[in-house]
Amino acid sequence: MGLRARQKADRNARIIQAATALFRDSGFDAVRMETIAAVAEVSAGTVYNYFPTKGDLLVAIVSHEVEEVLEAGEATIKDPPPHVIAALSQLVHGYFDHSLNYLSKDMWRTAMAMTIQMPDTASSQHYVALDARLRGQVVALLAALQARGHLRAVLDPVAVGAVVFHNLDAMFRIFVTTDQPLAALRDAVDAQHRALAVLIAH
Amino acid sequence: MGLRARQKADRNARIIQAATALFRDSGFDAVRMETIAAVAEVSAGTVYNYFPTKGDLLVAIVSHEVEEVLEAGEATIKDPPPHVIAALSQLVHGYFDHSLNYLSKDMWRTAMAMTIQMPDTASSQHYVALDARLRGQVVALLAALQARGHLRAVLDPVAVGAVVFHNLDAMFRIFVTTDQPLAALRDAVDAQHRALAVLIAH
DNA sequence: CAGCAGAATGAAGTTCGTTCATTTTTGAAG
DNA sequence: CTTCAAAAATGAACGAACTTCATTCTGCTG
Repeated sequence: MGLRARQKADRNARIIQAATALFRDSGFDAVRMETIAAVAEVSAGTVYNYFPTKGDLLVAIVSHEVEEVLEAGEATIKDPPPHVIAALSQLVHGYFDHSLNYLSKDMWRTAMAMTIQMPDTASSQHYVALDARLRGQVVALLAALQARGHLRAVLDPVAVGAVVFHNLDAMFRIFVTTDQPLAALRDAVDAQHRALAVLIAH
Repeated sequence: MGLRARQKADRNARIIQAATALFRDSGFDAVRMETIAAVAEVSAGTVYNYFPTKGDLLVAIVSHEVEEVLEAGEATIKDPPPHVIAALSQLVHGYFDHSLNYLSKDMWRTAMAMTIQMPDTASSQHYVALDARLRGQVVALLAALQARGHLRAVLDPVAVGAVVFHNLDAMFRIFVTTDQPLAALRDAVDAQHRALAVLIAH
């Protein structure tokens, strides 16, 4: 990798780092592109050579977080705990527990809002693709449990997995739009999964 | 009701009407408050005496639509078809089929984005309350079916109703963020409900 | 009829996100 | 080593429409 490519990667990383910290500490709207540029030690114009809009910059940051969570989920799918409740808990807690490590609720809200309002931008489509992969993990988990005889044979993993995932999505949206703590989200979702387990477990 | 109150109601109605038509025809962002005011035959400042922000005006319009749909749903809950699939279909089709009567997908997207990004505004909270009532209808429907022996006794209507509703929410969000037709949404949701019916029907 | 409170008016302000002409830097060729 | 084209960075200026608010008007009451 030549000098030019290395500097490019450096600048990209600095911009992401600066924006992440500023967004988290001050809130998305309160942060000006000038400030991000200054902290990243580049000019305002340069930020726009890397990210088309302020919103795309945020969505890129959030997408990065989702990618990390996806990777962590793979382990659970490969070797899930034998019971549905435990398996779903492990996967879902992996999702939720990392959600506020680098990001704030405000960042999640704003990113969600952007992907809904402007679904045709490249960054939104990327985010939606990641969402689909998360849904795929829930489906894969159910399928794996079913293959091992832990779920009823009549269960359709694709359909039920989608329903379960969409519920997680909604619960997380509620979580980031209220000041409820992470524990409340976990408990509420676990209770829902217990109610489902009665119906789908063998 | 005195003249003053009547004029107030008139102006409110004219603003809502004007904004609805303009938002639907030109898209939320493309419509200026000046234009709404002109069509409603009031001044720009007056619009702000009725709605705190442009976004609140939109959310008020969308909320009105949800209120209508809620009312229509009551009938289904009072006297649901005997089978889960038919009952859910009737309720849900009522929700979906009216969703584009007065509103556009763009309006739905923008309203959803606003309520997520600014959940503390009065209009967002009102919208969220309506959402909770919709969820309540799904729960009530399941409870009614269960009371009549059409659903398994072990089913928890509150938990499962919430899951089912959150899935509808997500499916509708996907609907308004893509160009898929209404029929595709209906078919997809019906398929999910068939997969659930196998698990929860008696 | 007088006077007041409530409501309408509409022109001006403000604030950043974004653009783009210009300058600087990089890397390869001669 | 010098040259030069392409790529990238710079930052000052722009723009656009939402919102504000001082002023004006109007309906109501005593």
